[in-house]
Amino acid sequence: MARAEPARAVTLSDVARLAGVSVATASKALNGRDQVKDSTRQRVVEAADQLSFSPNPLARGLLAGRTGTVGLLTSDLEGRFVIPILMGAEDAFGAGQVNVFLCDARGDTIREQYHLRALLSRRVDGLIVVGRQTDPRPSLGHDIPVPVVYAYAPSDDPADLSITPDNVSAGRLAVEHLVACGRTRIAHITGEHAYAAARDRAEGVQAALHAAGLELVGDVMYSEWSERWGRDAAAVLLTRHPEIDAVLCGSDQISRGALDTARDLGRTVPDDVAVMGFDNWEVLTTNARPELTSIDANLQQLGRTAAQRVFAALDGVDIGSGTEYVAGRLVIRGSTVARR
Amino acid sequence: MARAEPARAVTLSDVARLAGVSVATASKALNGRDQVKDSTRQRVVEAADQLSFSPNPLARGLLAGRTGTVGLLTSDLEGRFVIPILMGAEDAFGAGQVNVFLCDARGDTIREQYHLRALLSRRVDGLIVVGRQTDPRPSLGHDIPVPVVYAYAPSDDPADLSITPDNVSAGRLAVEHLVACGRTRIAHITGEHAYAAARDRAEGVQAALHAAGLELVGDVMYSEWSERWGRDAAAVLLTRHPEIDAVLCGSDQISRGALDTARDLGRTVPDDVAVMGFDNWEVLTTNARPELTSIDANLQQLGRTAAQRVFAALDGVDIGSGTEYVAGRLVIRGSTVARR
DNA sequence: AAACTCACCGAAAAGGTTTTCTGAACATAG
DNA sequence: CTATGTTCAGAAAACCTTTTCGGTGAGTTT
Repeated sequence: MARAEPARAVTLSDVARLAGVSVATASKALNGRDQVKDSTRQRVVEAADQLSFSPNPLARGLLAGRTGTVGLLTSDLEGRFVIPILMGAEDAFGAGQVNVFLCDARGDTIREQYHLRALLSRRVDGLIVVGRQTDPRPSLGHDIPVPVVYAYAPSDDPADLSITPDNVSAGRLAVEHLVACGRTRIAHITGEHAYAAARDRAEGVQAALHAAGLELVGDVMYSEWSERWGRDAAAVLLTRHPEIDAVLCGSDQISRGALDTARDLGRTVPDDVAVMGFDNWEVLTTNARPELTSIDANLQQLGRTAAQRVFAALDGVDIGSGTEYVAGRLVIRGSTVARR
Repeated sequence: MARAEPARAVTLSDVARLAGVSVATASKALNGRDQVKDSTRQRVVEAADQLSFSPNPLARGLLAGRTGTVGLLTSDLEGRFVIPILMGAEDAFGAGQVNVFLCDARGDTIREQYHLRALLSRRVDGLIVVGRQTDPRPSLGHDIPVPVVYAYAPSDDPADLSITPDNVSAGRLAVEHLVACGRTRIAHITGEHAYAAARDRAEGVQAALHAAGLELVGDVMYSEWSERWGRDAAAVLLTRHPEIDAVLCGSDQISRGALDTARDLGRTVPDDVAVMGFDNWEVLTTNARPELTSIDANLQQLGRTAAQRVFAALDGVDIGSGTEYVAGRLVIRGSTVARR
């Protein structure tokens, strides 16, 4: 049977009875308060061990007003950016004594409100709101009785605390790498212009090119975040501007498409033309021919940071407000640097 | 500030006071018990609305012995099979009044035990254990005071209830599709032999071929679950057995590799040779040239089913034991059927 | 010996809700 | 007018833990 016996849980009074003390004393003994003789404390601890007692967090939370739980409100579990953040946060909390309530609003505001209510009524001690894009999202407001940290998608209210990837510097990082590899005729294919991630990276790209005294070959090519677009855009670019020696792509998916096109056109990577992307999605990057250089957004770190901010707020620290940026990191593979 | 005012939560006695009744009456009124006059009930409901009262689930759970929470214990959040299951489960629970504690053991038994303890001490009402492979995993045992359902990875103890994809029938489904498309010289490239998923699918493949009076071209090629392996294996197969008219791959990743090789060798897909995979991982399938036919394992459905079983157990239904199989579904795209 | 300090323990309240049981008001039947 | 029943409201207990405060006994001081 998958269902075991109800077996009433062992309570503190069971422990107290076994140890021959009152519940008050038992509580104090187990919680390390003073006012308990050492020998008594030991008797209680032994009794608790013997019964494998674990205090009921409901009763404890009812009294303390703290539950040792936080809510993780995501707008889109499907999106692959949310998962690493979630892992980082879960990791950071799990190390403490905090457990995580997961709620997926599926991008629906109604559902988000519903979950928010549920979480608050469960008296979570804090809240992390994870969005699927780096575009600002509506704030949950300020009548929330617990600390809130926005991750990935920042809040549109500067009075909130948000933690988001630094896409501008990521774009810069990418160009600096290409320039360091000796590339000077660089083109940029990226995703939807509606995405701040695309625009921010492009901004960083332009800035770094400018700083290096270079100019982008052609315009920034915005369209969709897909391999297909990568193929099509690269085909246009490479035929119209055969002098291109590097294609910087807004995502690894686009990179994969560009790589395919380069191969179709008989261009060799990386000797003839370098290709690199963003996100460092390993399934795509490490299986490409050649493997893809990419900028990793350090999302797991971002999740951990968000969790730490919530922790700090729980300890009464003022965690401030505004947007905090997490830098990306360059992961070099064969698509920009020939294997030695 | 990210931290708002504590603003003591409104309690039932606030509502009762406003409505001019006792807490007992207020409770009964709000919970739809009888023994309350309609006019009184209405007064209470209005008062509750006005104060936007929501009952404290801690207090409620303390009394009822139920917390309205379940634990979701995963061994690997990173793996992409876990996420859809998690979504399905979260979805099913969220519709009820149940919230989900998420714990990621990262494939570590110690951490799993730790999280299990934490969840039990939080008095979760039920537990779903999600593994990353379809190979049986060690049972958590039977001294767990709440219902447990194993998802994806079944328990190695037949006394537990497990829900897992039906990979044998998925393999059969795939071959039946290829045969229906008129393919007769079919090869099978798949992932690690150590994975039950690979072996089960291969078993289904062989069974369906036999039923159709066909034989596999070459042996089942086991190795790793990667594009690279798909490329290499397809190269070997297609040169050694040029008569092959369909390559059935153990995953979409392998399919992508096979597809690349077919293109490199100048074979046209699907006219000359059909390619199909398993998992229906849309990022890979819909961006391939041509788009990839695949078998979807219905993982979200699997998650929902697991949640429903836990629900049933909570309602006192005996949910039985053993392993329940979830069928896959065929998703036809251009890699097996020429676009009209 | 009385007054005092000190170390330790336990009774009781608190936290918010649900449920059971008692009791009051009122209506109906005899 | 009494007996019986019905309907509804409230008091109190229960759930489990923590904390405050009062109390007991032993030891110490005057």
